[in-house]
Amino acid sequence: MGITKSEIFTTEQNQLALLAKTLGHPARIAILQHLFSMNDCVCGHLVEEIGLAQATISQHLTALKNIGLIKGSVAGTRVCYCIDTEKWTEMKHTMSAFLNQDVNSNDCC
Amino acid sequence: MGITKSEIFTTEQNQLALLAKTLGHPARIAILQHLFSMNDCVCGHLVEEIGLAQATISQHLTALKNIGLIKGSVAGTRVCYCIDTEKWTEMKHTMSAFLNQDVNSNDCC
DNA sequence: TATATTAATCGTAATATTGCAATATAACAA
DNA sequence: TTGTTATATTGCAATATTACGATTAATATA
Repeated sequence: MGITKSEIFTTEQNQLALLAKTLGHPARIAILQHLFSMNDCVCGHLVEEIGLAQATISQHLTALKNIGLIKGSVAGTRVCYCIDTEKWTEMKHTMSAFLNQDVNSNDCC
Repeated sequence: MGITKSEIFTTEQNQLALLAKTLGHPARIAILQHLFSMNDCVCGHLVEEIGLAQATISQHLTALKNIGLIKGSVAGTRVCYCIDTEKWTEMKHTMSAFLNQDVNSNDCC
């Protein structure tokens, strides 16, 4: 099928999964890392930094924009992308809450 | 294509992406949450808990096993699955390091 | 031994994702 | 206006993912 049965899961589970799924591609990881490492807003240099076609990078940027992790503002013919700090922090907390679940000492296997 | 160009990214980027990708499905989130919430090892009850077919759950378990997050041991006709605490902690650190990157105060957009 | 139970695997269908070339759009420059 | 640059969108091909029924393998029980 290829289609996820979202309806049988909670909103929380679906949101967490969507978040993780969006982080689940090396190009998107690389884009985020690059945006973090720059002091200035990065525009279209991502295409040169990462070795993928312009159309492909644009698609990955859209994916990141869709869940709100980055935001872009038009600056002439260029578009300026940045981490959305507020959303990033929010996402970080959501993810951390899941990651920091206490592991029961059930060493039965 | 559908195929990721892993070769143009660093091992770190690929590993992080693979980890996130594996967490990127609500069924796998649900499975992990269930394994966390139980005091005992959970065997095949996941099929009843989550509303997916046995074959599907088995596939998801395999995905989680492949990156080492869970481990299974045979107990009769059943298989007992648990969080691999060591791997989980390791993964948590990897993920946290990425999530806790300092956001530059580049409020240019 | 025969039968039931459990879980993995196989085969398959439907859908999603990745990537790129080509094209469209939008803003600036001359 | 015309040309240039930067980005988004479209259309498509190749591959991956999700899901499930059917089968298989292994163990347990009658």
